[in-house]
Amino acid sequence: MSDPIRRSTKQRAAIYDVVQQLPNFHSAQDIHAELTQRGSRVGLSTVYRALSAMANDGDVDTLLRDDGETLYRQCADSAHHHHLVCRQCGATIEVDGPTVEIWTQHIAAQHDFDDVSHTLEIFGRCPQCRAG
Amino acid sequence: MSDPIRRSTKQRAAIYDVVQQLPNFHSAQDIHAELTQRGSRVGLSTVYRALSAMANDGDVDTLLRDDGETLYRQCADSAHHHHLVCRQCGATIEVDGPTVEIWTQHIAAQHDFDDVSHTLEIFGRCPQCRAG
DNA sequence: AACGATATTGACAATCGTTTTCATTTAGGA
DNA sequence: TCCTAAATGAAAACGATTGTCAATATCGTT
Repeated sequence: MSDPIRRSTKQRAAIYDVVQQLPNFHSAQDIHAELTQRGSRVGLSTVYRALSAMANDGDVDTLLRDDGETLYRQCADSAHHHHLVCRQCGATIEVDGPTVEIWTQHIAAQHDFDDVSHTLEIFGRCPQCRAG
Repeated sequence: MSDPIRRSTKQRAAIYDVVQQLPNFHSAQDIHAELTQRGSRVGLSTVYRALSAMANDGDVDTLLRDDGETLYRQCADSAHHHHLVCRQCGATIEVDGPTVEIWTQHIAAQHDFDDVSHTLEIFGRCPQCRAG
């Protein structure tokens, strides 16, 4: 539980910048490619390490895709929230569900579980993609 | 969309039996190991193929773990439902959430999304594990 | 019961995302 | 500046899953 010491490096700054600038969710490899594109030669391992550290610190938002790949995105507010994601174009809307939070707590309590967390993602097709 | 033709084989039967008999969620590799244990020499590829086919047909229930590994379990009722899973021992309770269903529909409609689905899992620590 | 088309199997290689290793570099306090 | 531990990166290791393809088994037909 002790705060891990973290030094600020050019690489981490570059990675952070890219994540902030990219819309929607992207894989570590995407981000690495974008970095390379921009001329920042950062190792892939470093990208993975930095992203998971940021996710750990709550500085970026993560989403586990159906095939198990982890996607990262800038985090508007670090509060707990969920996502409505377009299956086709990946557009993401952050949603907030007090109802669901209460419901999960209730279910857990009902079965005498503690230390409760949950994952919830909504997938669908956005109006743009339906029109297109 | 045409129904794939499916022949019944000893291997598939054996795999199905194991899944039916094992409690909670297990990985394809777990199931393969159990099969080997019992003397059924079934190829690992076959286990993977059979399980994803069964999942596709709605004959077994799947869960995507945090690290991306897919877990399978016998499916009590094929109706839509969610899970309350013990992080420690893996004990699983099937839960049903009309509230959540309605809420996700509502959120999707609000943002004009259609063809909506969602994933929801609750993780926690069960009373047994807390006591132990 | 034998036939034949094709679905299925299984050993193995290949893939792909991610993690580890470890020697080298770098940040940042003393 | 010096020093120590954190950070980096190239490459290898890893682990789950999928592809390959020749051999085999299923099942409707003869």
